[in-house]
Amino acid sequence: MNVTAAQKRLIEKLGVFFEGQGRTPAEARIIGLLLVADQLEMTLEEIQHTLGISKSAVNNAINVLMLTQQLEYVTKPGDRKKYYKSKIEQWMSHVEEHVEKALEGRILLKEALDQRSKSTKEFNTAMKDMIEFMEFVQSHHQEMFAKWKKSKGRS
Amino acid sequence: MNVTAAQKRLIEKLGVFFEGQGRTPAEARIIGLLLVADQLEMTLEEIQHTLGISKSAVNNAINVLMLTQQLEYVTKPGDRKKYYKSKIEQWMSHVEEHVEKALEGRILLKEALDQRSKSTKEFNTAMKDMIEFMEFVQSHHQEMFAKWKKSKGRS
DNA sequence: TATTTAGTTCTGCAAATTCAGAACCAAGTA
DNA sequence: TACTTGGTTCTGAATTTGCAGAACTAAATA
Repeated sequence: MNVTAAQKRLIEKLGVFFEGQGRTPAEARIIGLLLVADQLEMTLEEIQHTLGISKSAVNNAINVLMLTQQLEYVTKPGDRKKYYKSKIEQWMSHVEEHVEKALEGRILLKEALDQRSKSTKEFNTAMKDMIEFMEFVQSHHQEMFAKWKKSKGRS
Repeated sequence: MNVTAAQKRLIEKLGVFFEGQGRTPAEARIIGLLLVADQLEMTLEEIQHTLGISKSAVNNAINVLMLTQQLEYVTKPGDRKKYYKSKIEQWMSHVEEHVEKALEGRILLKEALDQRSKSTKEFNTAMKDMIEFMEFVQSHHQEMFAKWKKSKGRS
């Protein structure tokens, strides 16, 4: 057995969370597995049997996760298998993307505000305030990420 | 006609965006309509005909959006109709929730880290770094939101 | 050349989502 | 009391999603 019962429960919890982030159930559980399991690198077959999902589902999920930079694989000499592992260093950019996406609406909101009749003054002002705050949060955010990246680049 | 062709296009763009935020197509377009239209308050029937979706779909969507505090309605004396409008002042808390949700994974990641074998040192350190940064971003966010709320409370 | 192995692709089903349309209810109005 | 009106609820149909299972490919091995 690759993972304990407790680990399986945690994988499910992580699974539910990542589903909420827009991943499919299979993708979500694979991410969870590779965060929780002691074994950092696993083959398609190992993932399949540990999670109890089909080969095709694992294969599709893995490929999506590689396209989105959440997984990578390593190989071993004289071994055709691929050993998949979580690309954890890349994770920060996913968090970044997610926060970014939450704030991205400000662009469309601005477009909406720009075309509004000037007569609904109170409403327009409320909209403007919100857009400005979103811009403020957004720029702070960029700053924080930039700082973090720089500190990592040096250390 | 309640909205122009250009406004309809913008409503669709907003619709796609809000679908990405987890709303249904009908919900997403109603939010968009009430952000774009000059007329700030609209009845169920007006919404129905402007967007070209069924009464039941509008009704269901409206009720969901009221539960999630994105819409409210006002009434007029001697008029049974409800006039729905965007609860724009409440919008900031939605942005807040969204950002919060993006950062919420840190709690589960911490749980995952805590149960990891100590032997995968490098991986564990990378995980820890990320969790710490997410905590840092999170506290900054809270601070920013708190400040904004306070400034709005006063002004 | 036949067989095994790792991974990929295709087909179709099962579940979930979303909505239209119809029936319905409750509060007024004629 | 019957009719209208605003809103609600129910049912079923159309999509969409996600995956299992089988067929398949390509490389390595016997």
